[in-house]
Amino acid sequence: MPTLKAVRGTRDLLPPETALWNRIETTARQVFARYNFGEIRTPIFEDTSLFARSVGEETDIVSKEMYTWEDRARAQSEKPQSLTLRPENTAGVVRAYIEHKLGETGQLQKLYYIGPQFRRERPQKGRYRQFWQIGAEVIGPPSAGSESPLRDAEVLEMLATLLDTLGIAGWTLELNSVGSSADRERYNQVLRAALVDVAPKMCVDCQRRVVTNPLRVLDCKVPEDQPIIETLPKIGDSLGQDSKDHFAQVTAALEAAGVPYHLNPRLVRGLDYYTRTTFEFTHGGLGAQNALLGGGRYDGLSEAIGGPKAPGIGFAMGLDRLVLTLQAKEADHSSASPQVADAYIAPLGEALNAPALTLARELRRAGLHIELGDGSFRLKKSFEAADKAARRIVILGEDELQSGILTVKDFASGIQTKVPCVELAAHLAKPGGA
RNA sequence: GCGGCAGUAGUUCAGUGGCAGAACGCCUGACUGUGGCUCAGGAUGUCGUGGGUUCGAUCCCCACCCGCCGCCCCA
Repeated sequence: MPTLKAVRGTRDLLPPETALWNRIETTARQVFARYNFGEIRTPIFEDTSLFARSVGEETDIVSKEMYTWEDRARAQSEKPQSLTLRPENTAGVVRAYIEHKLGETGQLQKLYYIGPQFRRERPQKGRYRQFWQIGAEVIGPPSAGSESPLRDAEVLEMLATLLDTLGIAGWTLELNSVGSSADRERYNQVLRAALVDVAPKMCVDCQRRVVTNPLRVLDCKVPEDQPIIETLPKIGDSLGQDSKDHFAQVTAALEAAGVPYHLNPRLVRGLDYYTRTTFEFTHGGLGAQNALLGGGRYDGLSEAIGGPKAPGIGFAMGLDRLVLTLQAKEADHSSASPQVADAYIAPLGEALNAPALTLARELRRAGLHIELGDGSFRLKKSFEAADKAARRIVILGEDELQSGILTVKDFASGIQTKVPCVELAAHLAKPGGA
């Protein structure tokens, strides 16, 4: 039997790397709390139709990237249910919002999530089939202010603060408005009409996009096509007055708060539910996967899946990509240092194993990080093991057991001291070097 | 899904159609209750998997798997 390995596009996260993951998650939770967001946890799989109706039947995500299967029918008379591993989390959050009638509270719901998502794409660095997203949604009835441009600006300001707090330097906020669904429909027609004449002069990918998804032409990176793209109508010109005013208030609030942004009229996003404000935070050094996070408004999403009017705005950040960015930054001063315990307890002889466990129990209950050795080790081996795992070694031999006075050696200073058992916890709680 | 590059020890990587290598790391001892430094010795392994060519394949060929780069798309 061939050895089993993690399936394509999935991976194990091991210590010490997981410490960085935890740091990022903890920071995110702290920042979200300051903005009064609460955590929501939705199921990892949902009814397939939830994603078809929200993300969009024609999107790449739904049409070719989902892990979908038929759940066994419970009875002969029942039809099997089509289930799907979530490819994103906004749909699940909005489904929960509707299901639990959160709109009936009359309050704005501010919810964040952290969890794995699944898309069957070709793996690459920064792109996995099981990947992690940290996201948040602000959603509620219009009477709660859910459509206010202030909410958009607040979310963007929060993201800028979160990235800064994490220590991610050099991010760029790409901002655009794709208008209401009516605006977008109008623009699609205008764009299609304009492309009829110029498309034959463009790259083969663009010629295909003209048919499949004209908005995507704007995203083309082929240098020869750029002059042509410049001549195409801008989505901003197709926006209704309401959309224009809304967007103007978002940018005005960002400027007032001092959040730098870059207007990008070509920013188009691949999920059908986005309306009006859309954005990405990008970062160089991620290669082709340069988007750290993306998001936008989804004013019609709730209705699309059978709920009440509940405009909202949200984002999803790629946790895997945050980790990559921070690892690249911290590469020179080895962020991957293994964790180091306060002390290593070295029992001398197997008869000391049980007393050593008791001592470790007391110290751990006092809040210390303790590594417990083994009495079968020779002292030299205990020292070697201790030096790798801890800042100090506590020697527990027959002498120490009889006298109740333990031998403690600090590795950084090389100083060895005798410490009475009752004072040991306090002694070890002090920083190293003494 | 398409195009390209790669896969050898725990890790980073050399290498060759004829016995599988280095560095670091690991283990043992010198040193029986004192680590790091030093010295002596030792083990690293299905050479990604399966076929083919060949007297003989880790090396050449094919397929597959996995990773990486670009495209597509996205976080």
